[in-house]
Amino acid sequence: MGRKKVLLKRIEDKSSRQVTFSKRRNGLMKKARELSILCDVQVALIVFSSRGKLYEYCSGNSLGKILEHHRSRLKGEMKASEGLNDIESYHPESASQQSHVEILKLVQKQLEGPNIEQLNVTDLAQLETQFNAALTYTRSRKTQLMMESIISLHEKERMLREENELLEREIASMKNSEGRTEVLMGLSMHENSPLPHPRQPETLSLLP
Amino acid sequence: MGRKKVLLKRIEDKSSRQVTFSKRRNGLMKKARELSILCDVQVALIVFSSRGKLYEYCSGNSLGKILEHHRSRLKGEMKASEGLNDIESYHPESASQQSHVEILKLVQKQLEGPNIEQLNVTDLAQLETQFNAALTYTRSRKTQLMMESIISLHEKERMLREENELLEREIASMKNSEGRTEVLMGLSMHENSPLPHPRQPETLSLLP
DNA sequence: AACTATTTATAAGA
DNA sequence: TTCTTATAAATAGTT
Repeated sequence: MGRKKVLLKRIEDKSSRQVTFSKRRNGLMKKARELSILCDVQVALIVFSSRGKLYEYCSGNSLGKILEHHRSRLKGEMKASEGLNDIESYHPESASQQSHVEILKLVQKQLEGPNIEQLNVTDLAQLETQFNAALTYTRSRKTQLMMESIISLHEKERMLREENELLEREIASMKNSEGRTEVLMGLSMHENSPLPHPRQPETLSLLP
Repeated sequence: MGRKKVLLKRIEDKSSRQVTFSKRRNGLMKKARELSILCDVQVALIVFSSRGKLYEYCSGNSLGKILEHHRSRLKGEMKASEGLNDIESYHPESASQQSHVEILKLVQKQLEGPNIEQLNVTDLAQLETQFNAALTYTRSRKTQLMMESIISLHEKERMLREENELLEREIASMKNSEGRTEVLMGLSMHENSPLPHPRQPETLSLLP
């Protein structure tokens, strides 16, 4: 999209690399925002320049809400866990689950069939496709779950920090409103900063 | 960039929203990758569809880098932060790092060699093996890094909880050791439970 | 999933 | 950095 076609390779000239970085970074952020709004999805974008500067875009802070849905679904699973094999009932989004089950069935069927040693190339190709699909599904599902876990933990961290700050403020106020400020100081981890700490910037928040 | 100018607003028609999502998501991923390569920076992009499906792009090891920073900062918080940038010390397993570099070199060598169109089956099989090894390595590395991230966050959570409990105990003690327990109660979110809350069950305990 | 008319992004240049 | 402009790229609507 410019005077010349550009090939996908690190731009060696430092100056034009910097210019391109600035331009494309803005373009990417813009597009991330557009995707988020047009399609009503959550988008998080993080860019680390080589000199450590951080740029980030994060669509509405409702990633937590998505997490809530997930969590409540989990609770549902815990409570209503009866028929272990009634896979349908656990997942309203049965589309992907269904295909998972289908894959598992197919794989099992193949393995229970004629000895695998005796299959021809065509059969083996089919097998390969199935295994690969199963692998792909499993991996993406795993990634999703881990991501959700990370998001959840980030959120939990945020909440704990907030709670912590409130408690510290409370302590500070109690101390200020009395003469005996030395009471129980030994118990605090924050002897040198009874007021809310100058916190470190939020940990590279992948997420709000 | 299409037949008509589009206005920045949620696309109401479900079907075309889905189509646009698919197209623009791909475009965004592509641009994220281009930015990463052209400008030699780390880029992480996460997209959550409203139905919870996850799409991600992650250049190089940015998640890992984030984790390294995160972890060193954690240590700094708890103890007395010293060497922040001593990345070497964080990676005793330089063995796998080395093999990674070796794989990258091999792949690059292959791609720079005779046109890939002209390779025979034997050469292609060799290529396939190499690419597969690279893929396997990359995936396991990614998983490892995400695992470390989760573990680190769990650890951070634990520490925050401990800190929290100390603070709460301190408040309780202060209140008990004085007559004026009503002082500043309004500031606390925890009027009804000055002792550690019944916390929510561990979220998605993927990990111990 | 392909096709194209248009819009948008951006490489170079100033 | 910022603006301009020629051109490459993305994509909205269509088939």
